[in-house]
Amino acid sequence: MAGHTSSEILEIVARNQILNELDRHELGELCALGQVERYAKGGIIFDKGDPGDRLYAVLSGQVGINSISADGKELILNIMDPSEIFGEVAVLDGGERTAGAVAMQVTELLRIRRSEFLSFLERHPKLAIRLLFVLCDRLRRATDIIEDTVFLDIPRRLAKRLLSLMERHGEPCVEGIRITIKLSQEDLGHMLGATRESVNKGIRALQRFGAISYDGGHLIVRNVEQLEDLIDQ
Amino acid sequence: MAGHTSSEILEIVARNQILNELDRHELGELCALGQVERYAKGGIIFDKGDPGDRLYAVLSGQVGINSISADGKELILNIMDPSEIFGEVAVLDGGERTAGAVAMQVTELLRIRRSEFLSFLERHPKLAIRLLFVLCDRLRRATDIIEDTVFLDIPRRLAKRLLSLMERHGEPCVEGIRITIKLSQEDLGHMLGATRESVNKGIRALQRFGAISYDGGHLIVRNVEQLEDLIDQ
DNA sequence: CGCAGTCTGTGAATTACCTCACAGGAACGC
DNA sequence: GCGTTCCTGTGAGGTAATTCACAGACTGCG
Repeated sequence: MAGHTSSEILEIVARNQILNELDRHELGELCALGQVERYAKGGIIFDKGDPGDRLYAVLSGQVGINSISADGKELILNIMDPSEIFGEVAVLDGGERTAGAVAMQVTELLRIRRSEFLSFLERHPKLAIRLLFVLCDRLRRATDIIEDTVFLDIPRRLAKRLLSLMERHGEPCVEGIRITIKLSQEDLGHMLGATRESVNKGIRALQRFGAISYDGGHLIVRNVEQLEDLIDQ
Repeated sequence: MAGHTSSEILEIVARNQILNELDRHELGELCALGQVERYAKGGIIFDKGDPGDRLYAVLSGQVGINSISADGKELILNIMDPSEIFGEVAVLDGGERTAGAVAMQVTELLRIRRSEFLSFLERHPKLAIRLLFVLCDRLRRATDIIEDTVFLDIPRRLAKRLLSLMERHGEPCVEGIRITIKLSQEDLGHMLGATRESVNKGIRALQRFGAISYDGGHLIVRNVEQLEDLIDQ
């Protein structure tokens, strides 16, 4: 997947459930403001604390939104898929980046300059309403994460995360539902605020119960109800 | 503080740093859409999961935004002061309340019906832009909370929270800066995702260092630098 | 192929925090 | 005034999760 024509870009961005209610012509205009950029796996798109001078949309690949602690521990806050936008908070309020962004695979992004985006936003008030939805969605996720980390122990947090990964990145297969993105147990730990070892023990327990299984680097959810039962009680 | 005249209401709401750039006439019009409602200390404004049929602004008192776990533990996510709005997420995206809201003192609120607010919002696109700022602010706070609970131990989390309480609710006094809102150690625990006992031990340690002191129910920060030093290393 | 690097699996020791239990002080009502 | 209730203070014991240490499996890559 090398370059994209402008109509391909429009096609990808329009797949976004929240933006796709925008006028197609306006959306095309917005995409035309941006440039396509390519990142290798592991490439840093921006760091927490940077000035937020660009808004991004994922065209292909996957982007991890993360934060690094003072003593070097990583926390993965979110994973952004094709058609999703990210980096909107700093672009909108003019502050620093609240988190970092890293390409988790070879990734292509559409990036739009803050100044150009903001002037487009002023000319198209409807877009502001759509962005409110995006931010509400982010806020709901963030609140969920807070609740989970405060209230739930690691096995439960793991089970819950597997279910939500399944919903966003699952594809049916013979044994159950396969999670298409490849995550090491360390990555999972970084998503849960837990160590690799703890995640390993949780996964092994779920395997013994028959709730999940492993296919190479890919997790397969075999029994959704079992996972749900574990979470509450 | 019994009833408010409409100009008093406007005065309070206009104090909001984010909304005050709105046209004064428009803001008055918006306030006129609402009704004033009074809550006793401990009164429940809405619960997590309720339909989000109203937007609120605080006129006087204080509102705790909270969440209750399956086994009855409370988590206080935020404290809303006069001139601030809350309940906007569910009103904007039409979903359930992401958290509950409780009056922490005798409190007066201005409440606006979702339908009326949304139609006002469509007529006044500038308001949408202002709301984007509100949501960005919420998201920054939420991200900070996630990072703190994952990365920091309880003494550090406590120190950080005391500093942020100081910024939002501090007034200078003889010994240092007094936190004006009265919080029990249990409340503080609920804000940190920790038990009362752990908070107590943390507070006592900070007292011994001379970083803070107690004045009745009110905490006083005596040495900001000491608290900051504790947080990073 | 074989060797390096990454990922998984697992136990022992340590630790931070929670639970429980109890005691004293302050605040409030009547 | 005195009892009730809420808040603070503190220690002993239990536990979930971390740290550390090591071993085996798998994945390229020269």
